[in-house]
Amino acid sequence: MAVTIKDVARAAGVSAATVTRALSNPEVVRPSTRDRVKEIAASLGYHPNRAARGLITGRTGNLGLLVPDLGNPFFPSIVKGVQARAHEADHAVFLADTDEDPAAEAGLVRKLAKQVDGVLLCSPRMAEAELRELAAEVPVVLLYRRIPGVPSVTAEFLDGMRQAVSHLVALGHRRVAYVAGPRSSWANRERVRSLRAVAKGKVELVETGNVAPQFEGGVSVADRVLAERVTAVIAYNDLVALGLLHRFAARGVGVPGDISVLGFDDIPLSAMVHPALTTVALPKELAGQAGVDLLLRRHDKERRELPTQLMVRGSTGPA
Amino acid sequence: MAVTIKDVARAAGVSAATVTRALSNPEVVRPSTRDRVKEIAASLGYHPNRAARGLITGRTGNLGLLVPDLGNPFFPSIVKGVQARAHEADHAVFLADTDEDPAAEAGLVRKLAKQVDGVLLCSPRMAEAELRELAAEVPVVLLYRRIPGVPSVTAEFLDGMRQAVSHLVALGHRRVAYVAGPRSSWANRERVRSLRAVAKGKVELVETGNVAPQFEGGVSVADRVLAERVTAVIAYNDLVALGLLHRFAARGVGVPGDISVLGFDDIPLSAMVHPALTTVALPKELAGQAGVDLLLRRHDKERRELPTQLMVRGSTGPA
DNA sequence: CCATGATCTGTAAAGGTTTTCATGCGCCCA
DNA sequence: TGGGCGCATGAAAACCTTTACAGATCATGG
Repeated sequence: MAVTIKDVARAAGVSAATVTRALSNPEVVRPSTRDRVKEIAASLGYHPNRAARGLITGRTGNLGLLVPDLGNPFFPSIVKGVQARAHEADHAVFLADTDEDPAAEAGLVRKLAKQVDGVLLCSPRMAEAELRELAAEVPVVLLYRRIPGVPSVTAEFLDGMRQAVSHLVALGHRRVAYVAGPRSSWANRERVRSLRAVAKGKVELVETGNVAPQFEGGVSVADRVLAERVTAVIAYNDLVALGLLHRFAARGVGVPGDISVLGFDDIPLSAMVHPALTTVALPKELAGQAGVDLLLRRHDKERRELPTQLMVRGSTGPA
Repeated sequence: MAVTIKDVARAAGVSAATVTRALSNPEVVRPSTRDRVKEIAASLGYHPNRAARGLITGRTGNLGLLVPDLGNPFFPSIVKGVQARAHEADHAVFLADTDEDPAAEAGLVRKLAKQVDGVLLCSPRMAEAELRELAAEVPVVLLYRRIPGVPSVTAEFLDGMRQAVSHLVALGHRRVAYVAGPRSSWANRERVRSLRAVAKGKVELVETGNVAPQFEGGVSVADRVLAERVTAVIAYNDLVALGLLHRFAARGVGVPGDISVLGFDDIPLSAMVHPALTTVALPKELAGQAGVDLLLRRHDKERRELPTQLMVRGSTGPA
């Protein structure tokens, strides 16, 4: 059915060993032979069977990517970055969506483990101990989560939060709400920590309850935010911020006239709504690329922290 | 390194053949042996190496999924459906994003072909002849494209368009614009065809030029639409419709007061904006699931056409 | 007690590739 | 002329699993 290395060998009048050498180790085979083999391989449309290769080399040329929810536009952007970089490195990508279920994560990774050279874990929600255990079994790179000893790609949350708060302070805001995301989210814990550090002595901080990191989460908490009589609100992420905007609009609350709204992530959507959302842009495609680089180079204890950038748009204004 | 079938065989005091039988063909092995083997396999955490299995059985337990642009929220929804169904059937999913590049499609499929049991092609842009050629090499199921002889999952565009036009007619609209998507898109051709059929004798139709199926496409064509002095506009998809809304808002054109806007797809985003977008909902997760079923032959049909549903929201009103 | 058949289990081959080791060949230098 | 060396290539083993086939065990009926 499919064309195998033997077909090429026969057509070229050489052994299978020579074919594989000509293709993957060209300098050890005589130029004339090498060229003939390459030409015949190309004309027959031969591509090595990766499963068979993986069996003997132990490397599959595949990698796994786990995301909590593809419905959150933050993650497709990361997936695109991973895809692009992986393809450059001639790797294919297994994608798995956990549907925000922390219990499903480990199982999915272990199932994938045999078929991949490593796994990228995007904002994994599972407990640190379990994650550490997993990292001992499979090469793992964390995206948007940091654990000592495990390679990771994160962003400068502290700096991003500083930009956000400075922006609000400059606009005269003195009492600001933060809408927290899932407790299990490292990114949320990190944002809270950064915000507290940055807010100290500058603005009064009102923290409101943990919501799902989705549009509905924002909608559900909007009225509570209003009741706090703040002049600005920072949301866990853009989706939650959009939920806030939606509910504010429905209640006739002006943005940014009555209240300023600030998000986190900079998903494409944020620039499309009215008013457009002011938000702290996190590297997405870049993070995906960096993650692949870390995974494929296999520097054991490497870590990257990428820059963030405040995008000022229509949803923030003077207090 | 990893635990293989030999480890299990040794621990259980049987041959490898008995282990594989106990696990995948349990009825042919004596119950006492079978239970012991199963128990030991579980305690050792043994899972068969799928690459090795695939080598001999010819079936990999993987499938491929090709999408034009993960940045369009329409596609992540489909991906989620595919994932869910594939996972139920114990299959893993390779994802590839073509970045709207028709030339990349065939190459990506062929690269994946060796490692998968089949490929789902989501709204492929490539020429019909090439697609047909590809379908002869690899088991293929088309999502949102139809070609005779190739299994496919589509939606009832004609009925959806009828719902849309009836809605507009009932609201008193008599002159309606259509903003066309990419010429290479089968979905676009199909929508045009349906719209013309449905509009005949009911509304005057103004077709405006082909735009990229993205937010920017809608923004770029908005002024041209206004110049046509229509009372309503139907966009190729929701993203384009959102682009229209954005530009209309920027120019102070009231929606639905001055013009009604209608989209296609019903991406999650459409319900989040203000005014919320009236749109024809296409099955997304369901389409993904149906595609997997077709590919794995769990369904004896070769073709499925799923129902559509008009979602009336804030962006349409009386003419 | 032997022949027969039914059940269960082990052996070996197969699948496509890479890699180690061995072979053959031509060449240089003594 | 022959020993030694380097280079290009081939043969065979290895990776892990499944499956066709053969062998072993056991009970049953004659």
